[in-house]
Amino acid sequence: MSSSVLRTQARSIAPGMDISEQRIILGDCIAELEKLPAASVDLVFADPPYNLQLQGTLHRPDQSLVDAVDDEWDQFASFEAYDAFTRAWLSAVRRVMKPNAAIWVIGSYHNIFRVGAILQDLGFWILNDVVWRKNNPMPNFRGRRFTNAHETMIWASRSPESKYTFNYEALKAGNEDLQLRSDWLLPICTGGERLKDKEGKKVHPTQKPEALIARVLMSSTKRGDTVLDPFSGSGTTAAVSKRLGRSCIGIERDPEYAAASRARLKGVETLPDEALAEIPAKREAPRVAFSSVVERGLLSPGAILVDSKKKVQALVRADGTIALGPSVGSIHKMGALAQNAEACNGWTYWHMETEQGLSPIDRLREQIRIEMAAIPA
Amino acid sequence: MSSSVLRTQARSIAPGMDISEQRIILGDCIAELEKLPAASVDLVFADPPYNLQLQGTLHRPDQSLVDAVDDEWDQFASFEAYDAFTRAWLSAVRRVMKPNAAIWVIGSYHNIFRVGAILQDLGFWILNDVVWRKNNPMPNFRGRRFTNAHETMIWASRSPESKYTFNYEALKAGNEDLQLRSDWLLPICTGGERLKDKEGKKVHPTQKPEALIARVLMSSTKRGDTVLDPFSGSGTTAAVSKRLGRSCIGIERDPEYAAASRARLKGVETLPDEALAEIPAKREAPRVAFSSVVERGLLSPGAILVDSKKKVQALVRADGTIALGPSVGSIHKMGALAQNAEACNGWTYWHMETEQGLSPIDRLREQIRIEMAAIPA
DNA sequence: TCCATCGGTGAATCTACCA
DNA sequence: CTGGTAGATTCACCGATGG
Repeated sequence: MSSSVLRTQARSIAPGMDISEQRIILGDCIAELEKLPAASVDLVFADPPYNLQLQGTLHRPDQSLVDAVDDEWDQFASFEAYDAFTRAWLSAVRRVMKPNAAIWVIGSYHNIFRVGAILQDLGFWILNDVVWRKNNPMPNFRGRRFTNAHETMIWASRSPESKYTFNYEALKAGNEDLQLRSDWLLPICTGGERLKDKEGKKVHPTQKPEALIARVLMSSTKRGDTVLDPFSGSGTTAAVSKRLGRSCIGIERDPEYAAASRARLKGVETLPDEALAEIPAKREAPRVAFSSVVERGLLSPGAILVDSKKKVQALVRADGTIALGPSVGSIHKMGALAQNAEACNGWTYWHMETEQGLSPIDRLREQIRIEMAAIPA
Repeated sequence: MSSSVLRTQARSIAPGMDISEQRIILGDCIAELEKLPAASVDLVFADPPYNLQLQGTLHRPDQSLVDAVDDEWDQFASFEAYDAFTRAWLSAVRRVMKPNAAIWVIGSYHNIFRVGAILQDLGFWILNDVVWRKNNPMPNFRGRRFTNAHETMIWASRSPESKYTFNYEALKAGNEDLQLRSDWLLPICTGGERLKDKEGKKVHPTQKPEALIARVLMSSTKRGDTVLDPFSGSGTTAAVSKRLGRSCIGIERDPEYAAASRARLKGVETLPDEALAEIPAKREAPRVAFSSVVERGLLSPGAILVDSKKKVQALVRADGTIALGPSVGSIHKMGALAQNAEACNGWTYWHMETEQGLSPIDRLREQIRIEMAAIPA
């Protein structure tokens, strides 16, 4: 089965037919991953353990200088163990990722450098590192370091060739029409969102805010995609997936966390269609050949095209090419030639005279696309 | 020789006896490091090649060509080759570090994970990862990723037992009496600060802003400390070291960069004693000031602040505190002191002389706030 | 003199599809 | 696989120019 078929299947969700499904699997992450079919998930979000054992082993009171040098074996052994664990789960995850899938991993300086290096070693392709800046971080108690006010997320595709999902236009539209940056400012998870048990104690020590996961999913999944969280914890990824109409497989080895997650999921409603509809990206719109503009009579052979300043003229020909002086070629090539540029989008460069003044020929393409959309495939 | 002796020697700088010295060594970093005495430097700042792995050319939407970092020194055959290079220079650097020394390494997602993991493997102890957020990064021209708006710095001590330098009190006093966070917002190096050759071309493709290095040195060195930069480049570390009364050894293998650095150093003046004197590191000590205004150059260290009636004068210092006669502290505390009041808003109390007359320093804060507000969260 | 406009540029792993 | 072509894509700041 080719990747394009997988992609098409996953993305063909008709509005009003929300078939998204979320489940929490109780078990060891690597063992459970091996039971899942290969190439079956669109996105992975992973919040792996920071290896507290490592910190315990390495953190000791100040010692004399002479002793300081020869503790390297312990350190090496502990880091080795963490690396082996990281390689194991990342390899297992990679198997179940579709060719065009991507992964997000979150961590702190204790573990993220090892995770990042191993991601690269395994063939993942880093797309961005994204910094989660916390509005309200825990202060540094002893005044010996900077307030640890951020965590790092690595966003990587399965391979350098992956055609990963990135909802650029939607993100930009929701951000004052500015590109989203690699530093995100969000509050930590507190208050009513934080899961508590009957005694009011927090259920999970590192519950992530839903806003963080929501931005991850909105940026790099389509509706109906399948999300995998191999360290599901309190179930935030599954909960946000359900709300946003994404399917989710969460794996969690702690029965209490798994139970809390399932209870949590019952209280989550999927947002209505209108709230989930994706804005169409220009680059995903169906292609229109300039010749079809001529064929449909929206422009007649012999018509004159001009640039926006009316300094350059070109002649429309019957075969869908245009003539710029002695040169003949596509609207793009002739636009590039007119500007002495390497490339040009002819649809926006060339204009035609109308009663309302100069109008880019892209208007004609939009007209054809509207007509095409009205015809059932 | 014990670490305390080393420490005392390095730190016993009498005011008025500035013996700081900066030199640029022309040569290969590892070969030159081997010539330096062991355990001789207090801080390392390293800006190693990032191993960008760029493919083709990139144009902006207006068809202009992006001047990419495709220099020979950034080319590595593989991750393995980059790792071997990283291990080699970090090991050589570690030998010349004093037992209590620390290191800063800056990088991007291309290399920083490998650097961080190798730092840990070699026995360094990570203290923080600090994010340099750029308020004016290059956008993502193709709309395929998040704007790469930050770089990552790792701050690590030579070993877990190192008694590293951290000027907590001064930093806090210079930051509105708040602990300094792990995310720093600073502009990239442009304008007059950027070194240009006779044709107006940039001398170095990746020159770092002085404000960034200044914050690094103000946070983790004492006056008179020796700073090492094994990839000295355009000499920013040496220049800032000189300005702040720190000694510096810069190693650079490119003769043109080395020559430009030496010329640059000649134009740098060490700040006067009053601006560099350290406040006592006691919790009861008067704290104060507004370091980002100073870092951004909106006020220079040594500048004079006055109250609205010009009856009181204070001196701006490099670490963002101010001096009022014999007292040193934050703008708020010194304002209260000047008025014999319990509390004071230093931003409105203190003024500066401008061509338009007296102006409260709050104007400068407003200026910075406008810049910050322009950045989407 | 001041303001508006315009051109230049910065550590960048920056396309998709068909023949 | 390679090669050719359609066609999509930018933000903040600095300095020069011009009215």
